[in-house]
Amino acid sequence: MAALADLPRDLPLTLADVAKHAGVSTMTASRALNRPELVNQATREKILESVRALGYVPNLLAGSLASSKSRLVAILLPTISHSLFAGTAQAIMDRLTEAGYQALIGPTGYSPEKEEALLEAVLGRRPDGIVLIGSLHTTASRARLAGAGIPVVEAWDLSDQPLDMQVGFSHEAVGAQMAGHYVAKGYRRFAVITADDPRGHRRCRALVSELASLGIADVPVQVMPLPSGWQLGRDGLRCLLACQTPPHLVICSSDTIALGVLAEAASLGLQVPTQLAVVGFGDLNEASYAYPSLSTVSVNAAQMGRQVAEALLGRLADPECNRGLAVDTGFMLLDRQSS
Amino acid sequence: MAALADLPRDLPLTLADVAKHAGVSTMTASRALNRPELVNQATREKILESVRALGYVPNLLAGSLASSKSRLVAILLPTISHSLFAGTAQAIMDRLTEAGYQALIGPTGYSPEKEEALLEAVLGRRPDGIVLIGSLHTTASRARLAGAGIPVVEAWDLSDQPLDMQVGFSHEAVGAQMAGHYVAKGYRRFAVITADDPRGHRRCRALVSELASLGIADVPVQVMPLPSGWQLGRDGLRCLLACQTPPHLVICSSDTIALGVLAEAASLGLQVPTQLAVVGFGDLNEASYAYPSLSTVSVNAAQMGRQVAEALLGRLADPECNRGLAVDTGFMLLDRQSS
DNA sequence: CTGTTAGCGCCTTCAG
DNA sequence: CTGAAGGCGCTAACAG
Repeated sequence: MAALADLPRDLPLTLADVAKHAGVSTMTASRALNRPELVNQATREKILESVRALGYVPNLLAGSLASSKSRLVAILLPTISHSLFAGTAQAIMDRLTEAGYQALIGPTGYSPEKEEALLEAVLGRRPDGIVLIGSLHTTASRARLAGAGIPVVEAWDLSDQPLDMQVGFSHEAVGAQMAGHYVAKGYRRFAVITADDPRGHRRCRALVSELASLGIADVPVQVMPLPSGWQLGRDGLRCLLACQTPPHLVICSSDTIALGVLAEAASLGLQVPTQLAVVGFGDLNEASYAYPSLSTVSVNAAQMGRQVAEALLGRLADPECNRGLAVDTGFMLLDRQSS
Repeated sequence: MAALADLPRDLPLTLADVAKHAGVSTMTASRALNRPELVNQATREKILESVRALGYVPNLLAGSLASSKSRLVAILLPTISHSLFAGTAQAIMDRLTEAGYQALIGPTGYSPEKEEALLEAVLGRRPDGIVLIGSLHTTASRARLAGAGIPVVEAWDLSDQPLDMQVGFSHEAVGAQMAGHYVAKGYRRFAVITADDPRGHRRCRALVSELASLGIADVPVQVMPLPSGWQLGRDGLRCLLACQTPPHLVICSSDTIALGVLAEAASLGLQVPTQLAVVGFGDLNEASYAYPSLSTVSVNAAQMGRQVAEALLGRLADPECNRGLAVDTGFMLLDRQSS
């Protein structure tokens, strides 16, 4: 490593420099780095020695261009500032890194136009595969992606018209099951606070319609603007309490919002969960789970990420693998006792 | 967009195909896409039309190789599953995307060996710039990075030996200020629960030593293993209560841990903050801030991210810009009243 | 096991 | 404003 610093690193080194230094052809040097088993042990070591001595760093752009394999996987998601998405993305990257891939992250935000531009830029890097967390908004984007001819995994959702592989769960099932569960526990006065997010809306719609079919109508729904944050919970609860007959159970589209509701309830002196029960939605390992008074719907973001990575790596290893794959990762309804 | 789907997308299109379709040379087509101002309006539109008609997606690998400009920025951070880092990374990416750059994310974890491998792989993509959140662990890595000759921003910290630009705050100052603040408020019986993370340790050390100089010695410190999570807070508090004279104030290295402490306190029936005060550390907009009983030290992750992006973009635009830049983003000590 | 020959797709440079 | 030539750094495909 001393050598590294000593050398004149002015002009970027190429494989040719390394080859010259080691007294072999560029091709042999290339093989020594990428398919060591094809090279004589002794020459290989000589080459690796030169690599170290010169501090050579292979130019992956050139390599990818020549081999049309980039060892790059793009991950498109609404935002990484959301523990659910971040947890999934982290797990995917961990596994991918392990397998020698790197992750190009594209935050799509919630704007379809940006999303299209982003997708095009990302596809321009010629990733070997792509992961969509939260699906794509426009059909143009989906067409573009389909045209790219690379493996795609859609995560965080289960759709009727998958692009390729999918790993997720049904947001409709979440909504419906919540309705049944809390009605069975005796609740009748529901209210919903949801962020203005497609999947949150779907859970909410399913919940409301299932409640209706159980005889509970006119459930107040507060839709809060993105980005999500605990403040939405505070504001949401205040609206709910101001404008309606107060609910006994508030269902939130995320744990973050639920925490805000808890905070507001506390400052209003409302006993949780006796006077007001609160339900969130989030990762199994997240904060929500820590607070006894919060009942929550949990998904295992990390596990989902691992399944996504496996699906993709499988396909990358074998073009026929995992065709039509659809994994339902499920979710859990957790009631916290006041233990 | 209908055209997109209709075409035989079998063989990947090249700029040459577009040029032929438009009846110009590849060079003109290239310019039409990258430096439109150098091309006659009419021909440019003809070319863009061909691009659309064929569904051409430029190969950025080839472009980057030829121009040695990748419009790629690498962001290395311990993990994105941590709202502080994620918030910063998100803000950086937002600004970068806006400016036409893309983000390659490298999760370094907490293993120096992985970090070195990751850095090498990342540098292989020839990013135009690199952001380090949480610095690099080994000197070999730092040497490699220095040798790469690209702009570097170190975030989340302020160091005596910066590689290049830095945007962050002093973890020592956080620790010292907490000591003064809470002693001034009358607390004497402190305890610390910290994740086993370098910056957490530094805050803790500064806190303990400042407390010592204020006459408070033997502060119990619980170091908890990574990865961080609310469970660490529960366990940590239990240990603290079991093994020592109970503290009046528990200082946690993160809000997540603090939430765990609050949960444990609640289930033990401890009144917060009267019987036990809890202090966290986290993002201004995060959950911690929502809960009235939690006092917290806050940093503004998003703002820091924006400053990082500006620093980098400035340098990218002008090689002489921001040399030696060191921005102290500061932090805030927030006491929540039980309002 | 190793070397040679040709590009990968684009952009720089220089000439029109 | 547009075009032709050459090369970015690497690797496939073949030959030895």
